[in-house]
Amino acid sequence: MSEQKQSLMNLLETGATYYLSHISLDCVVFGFHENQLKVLLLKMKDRDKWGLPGGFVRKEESVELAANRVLKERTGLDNIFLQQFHVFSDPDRSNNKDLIESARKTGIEVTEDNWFAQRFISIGFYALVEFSQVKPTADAISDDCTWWDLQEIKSLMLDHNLILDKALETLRLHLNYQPIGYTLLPDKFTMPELQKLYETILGKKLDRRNFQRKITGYGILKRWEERRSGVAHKAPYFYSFDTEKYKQALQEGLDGGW
Amino acid sequence: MSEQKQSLMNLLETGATYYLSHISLDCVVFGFHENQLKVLLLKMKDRDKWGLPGGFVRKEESVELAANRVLKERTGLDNIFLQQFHVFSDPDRSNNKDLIESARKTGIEVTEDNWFAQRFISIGFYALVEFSQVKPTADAISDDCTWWDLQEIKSLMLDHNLILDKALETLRLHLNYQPIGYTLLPDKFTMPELQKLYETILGKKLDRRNFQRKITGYGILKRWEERRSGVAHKAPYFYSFDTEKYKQALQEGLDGGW
DNA sequence: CTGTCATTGCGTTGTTATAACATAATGCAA
DNA sequence: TTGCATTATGTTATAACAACGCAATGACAG
Repeated sequence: MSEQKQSLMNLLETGATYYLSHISLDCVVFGFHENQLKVLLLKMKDRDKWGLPGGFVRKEESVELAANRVLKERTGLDNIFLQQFHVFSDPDRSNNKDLIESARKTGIEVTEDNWFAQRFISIGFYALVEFSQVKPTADAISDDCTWWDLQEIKSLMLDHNLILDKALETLRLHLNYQPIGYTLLPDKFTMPELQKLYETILGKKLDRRNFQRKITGYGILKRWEERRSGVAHKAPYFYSFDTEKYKQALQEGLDGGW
Repeated sequence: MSEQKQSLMNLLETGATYYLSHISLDCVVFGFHENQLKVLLLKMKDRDKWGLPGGFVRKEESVELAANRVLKERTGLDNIFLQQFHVFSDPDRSNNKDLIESARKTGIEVTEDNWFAQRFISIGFYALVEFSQVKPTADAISDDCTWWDLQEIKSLMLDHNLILDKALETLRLHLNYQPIGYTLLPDKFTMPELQKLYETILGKKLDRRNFQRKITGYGILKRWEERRSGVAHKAPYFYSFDTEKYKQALQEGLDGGW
C-alpha cells in the first residue's frame, strides 16, 4: 500500500479521536513570482478538481496553530504570515462529496457515518509567503500541489472559489491600513517589483512616481546603494523592508487608501 | 421546576442531538442611547459575572442563521445587522467553567462528559441595533439581561472582554469604508446625534462642521424641513438615511478614513 | 418683552495629500 | 555611438482635509 493511501486510511480511522468534529480550515496561500500573484492549489486524486490546502483542528490546538501546522506540511515553511478572515458555514457547502470521491479513487470507501463524511464548518485563512521558499507538497487526498496564476484559476471544489474571492477581497481591504510585501517578496527587491505586487493585488495600474512617493512616505523601506544589473534598461535600486518599522506599521496601521 | 431550569436541563440533555459540537457563537450587540454606546450583557445565574449573549449552531443551520436566532431570543428583533469578525479558539479559553458553575447554581450538576462541558470554539459576531426596539431577555443560564455603557463594563466571563475589544476594533475599521447608523439610530435623527455616534465609536472628538460636510458628501442622508424642538438652543434639522443609497454605499464601500 | 447664551448652519482659509504630467539619467543592444 | 525602454527625481494643478469665523436660532431668565 502506498504511503499516501496509508496516511488517508489513518486519517479516516483516527480523525474522530484526534480532531475536533465539524471544524475544518482552508488556506488561501498567496505567493508572488514573475510579476504574477500566485495561489497554491492541490489537485484531487485522480480527478480534475483542484482545491485549497486545508485541514482539521486537533483537540488541543487553536485554529491558528492548526493552520500553521497544515501549511508547514504543504509548504515546508514555519512562521507563515497568516490571517483568518471568514467562517464558511452554509450547511450545504460540503458533505465532503469531493473529498469522499477522491478517497474512493484511491480505493478507499468512505461510509456515510464516517467522521470524514460529516458536515464541516470551515475557517478561512489567507497566507502571504515568499514564493521561492515554498516546497509544494501534496497531501493524502491529492495528486499534485502547485502554484496557479490567480487569473487562470477556474472552477474549484466545493465552495473554494467563494473562499478565494473573499480572501482576495479581504487582502485588498487590509492593504489600506497594513504594509504588505515583507512576507511576499525576497529580502532584496526593486521598486517596480513592489509596485507590481500592489498592482496585482489591487487589479489596477498605479502611477510609478506617486507609488514611490507614497510607499517611501511610510518609512518602512531602506534603499541599498546596490542596483539590479543584468537586465536591460536603467538599473533600479534594491530595497529592503526595515523590519522594526514594518512591524510597528503592522500594529499601528497605516492611513491612506488605494 | 422553573421554566428556565427546565429549559437548561433540556439543553444539557438534547444539546448533543440538535447542535454541532465544539462550536459556539458570541454576539457583541451595540446600541446607542442618550449619546452613549451600549452593549447588551447577560448576568450569569446567581453570580456576579456578566457575559455576552451567545449560543450554539443547530446541525442544519449556518452560523449566520444561528446568530440571528440567538439574537431574536435575546432582543425580540428579526433581521438584525450582523457581522462575523473573528474566531476565538484558544484551547484554554473555555471548558465552560463559568457556564457549568452557573448551571450548578440553578441546581443542575454538569458532568465532565456532558456535551456542555466540551471545548468550544466561538465565532464572534457584532450586531448594530436600534436601542429602543430591543426587549432584553435573559436565557437559561442567566438571571438578567440589560444594556451596559461601554465604559462601565469591567471583567466579563471567559474571554468575553477580548471578544468585546476585538469587536470594537473591527467596528472602528469598518467605519472607514462602510456607512454606519441606519441600524443604530431611530428613523429620524439630528446631525449632532449622528456625530455623537461616530465620536463614541471612534473614541475621539470630531469637528462639527467637517463632520457634516463629510457625511453629507456621501449622499446617503436626506434632510427634513422639520426640526427638533423642545430642547434648548437652536433647533437642529431632522435627517433620515436614504435607504437606497445607503445600501448601495454598504456594497460599494466608502473611501475616506477618520 | 428683551437680552443672554449655548448650539446650529453655513462659510472661509491655509495646509496637506493626491493625481497627472515633464525631464534627466542610466545601461543594455544594435 | 546612437537608440530606446526604463528608472529616478521633480513640478504643477486639483482635490481633500483640518482649523477656524460668524451669523442665525430658540429656550430661558429676568
